[in-house]
Amino acid sequence: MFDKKGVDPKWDEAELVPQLSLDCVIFGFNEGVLSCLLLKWKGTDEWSLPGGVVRQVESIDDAATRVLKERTGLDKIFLNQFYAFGKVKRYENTAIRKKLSHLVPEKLWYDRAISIGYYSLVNFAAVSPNPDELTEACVWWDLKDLPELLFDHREILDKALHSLRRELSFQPVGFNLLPEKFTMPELMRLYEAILDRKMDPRNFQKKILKTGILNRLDEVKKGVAHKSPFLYSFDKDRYEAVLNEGGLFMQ
Amino acid sequence: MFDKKGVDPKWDEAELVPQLSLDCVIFGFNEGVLSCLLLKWKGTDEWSLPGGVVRQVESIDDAATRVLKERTGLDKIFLNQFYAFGKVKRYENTAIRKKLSHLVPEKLWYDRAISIGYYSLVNFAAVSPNPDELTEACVWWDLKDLPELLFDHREILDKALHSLRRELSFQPVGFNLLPEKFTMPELMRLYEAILDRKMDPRNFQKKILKTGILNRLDEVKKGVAHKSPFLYSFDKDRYEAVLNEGGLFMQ
DNA sequence: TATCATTATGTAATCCTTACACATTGATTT
DNA sequence: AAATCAATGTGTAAGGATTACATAATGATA
Repeated sequence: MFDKKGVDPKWDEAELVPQLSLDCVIFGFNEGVLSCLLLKWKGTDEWSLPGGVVRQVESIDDAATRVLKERTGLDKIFLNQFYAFGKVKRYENTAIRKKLSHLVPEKLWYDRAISIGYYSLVNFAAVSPNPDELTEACVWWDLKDLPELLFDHREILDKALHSLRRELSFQPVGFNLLPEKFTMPELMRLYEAILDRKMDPRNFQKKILKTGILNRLDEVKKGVAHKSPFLYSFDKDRYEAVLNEGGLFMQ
Repeated sequence: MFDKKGVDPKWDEAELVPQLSLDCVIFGFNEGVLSCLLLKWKGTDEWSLPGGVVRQVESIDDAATRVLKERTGLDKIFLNQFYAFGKVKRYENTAIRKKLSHLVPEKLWYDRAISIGYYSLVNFAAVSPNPDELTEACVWWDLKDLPELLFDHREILDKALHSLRRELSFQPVGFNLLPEKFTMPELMRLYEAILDRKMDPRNFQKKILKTGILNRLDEVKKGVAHKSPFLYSFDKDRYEAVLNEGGLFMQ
């Protein structure tokens, strides 16, 4: 979006791939609510997706991994490239530059940048959100109640969600959003949140168990009101095997 | 892949987005065979995908459309962005530079380029393939019998095919590969070629007709040996309506 | 006129999906 | 201590979709 030269002195312009940026849609799930991490720009009420630039010595995947690590503290997380945004004018330049003029000097803006979109699925409880040098807050926002976003970030977010929904039809990516042990209702609520529709618990359980990628543990979740639910874990080996045989589907 | 400055004098370096290229996998279908267009580099036996660079004044989609137009003569064709390739070293530089040294001066190579991959589906019969200024031939290659490809183009091609197969599960994109009027066996052979497996003609017909996106015409294909097959056309309006209602699936 | 390759078509069995309701649990309230 | 409450766990029947499978019709060619 802009040239980091001068903003962060450890990065010389020559070390960066020019006119290329990336934006990350970081999804988290907690108490039945699907959220994503957004950054609040210093001294404004403006919000945007976490993003970054690509260094000459790192792949775009590595750059996305680095941004994720910087914002969430996590590495080894699920990360998926979903689209490259390459319109000539991806947002109304002058109004946004004016809003952010106290943070980004006019001469540091690129006239144009291509942005690679990544989405990430993270275990909500494991994240400690960190703003970057231009922002004062990094917080979870319920996808059902998002603020206006800067640039074309709303479009990017919508496309990420669309890609996630589609991906969920082919692969059980949702497991990245849950702790290691989870209950069947938790998993179902996750699917409900991502796909934005109600499901039937009996049918959901039948379908997801039939894939064979879950292990029911000899434990129940204690300390909850009401009947104690069984705990399950995701069987990664079994999943790999199933994927190679042609895949799982969950519409 | 390389800086066009000096190669094509009508493009000044400053007019191009630096270190960004795009590669196009152009699929065609003819007589039961799925093919793609490849370029043969002048004075070599080296083949690559058609590609290009992005001008500062055009979107990446426009750049891809332009490349398609230049190679096939077609516009208004189906074009789908499927992935951005962004490793630091996307191919073994020195060997390839040596092979192409008579065409591309050493100093014009970028050390690194990010490439956006597009695939396109075109009506085989409508295409007149044209090589570019660095290549001497632009020809259809059967996907079952491809030559070695330069750079990381084999990986790009494989990923394009994978994306196409997945897309075919959600949308009847295959119609872009056929003439306006086509027979049911032609359509089935297309699906067989893309998905690389045999299908049953009775079941295929049932399934594809149930989507409601085909019109059976009051015509049969004449002049063919054997029983004259009915002609069908693709109902674009009906297709749009069905898509908005949640889609078609064809596994 | 016979041959041949190709097209067009229906039915039964199986599998998958959907719809649907109630007993159990364990914390909380009275 | 008992009653309440909200959430969990579970099975079956109907309908829909998928699969498997074989033969008659056609029209060019030999």
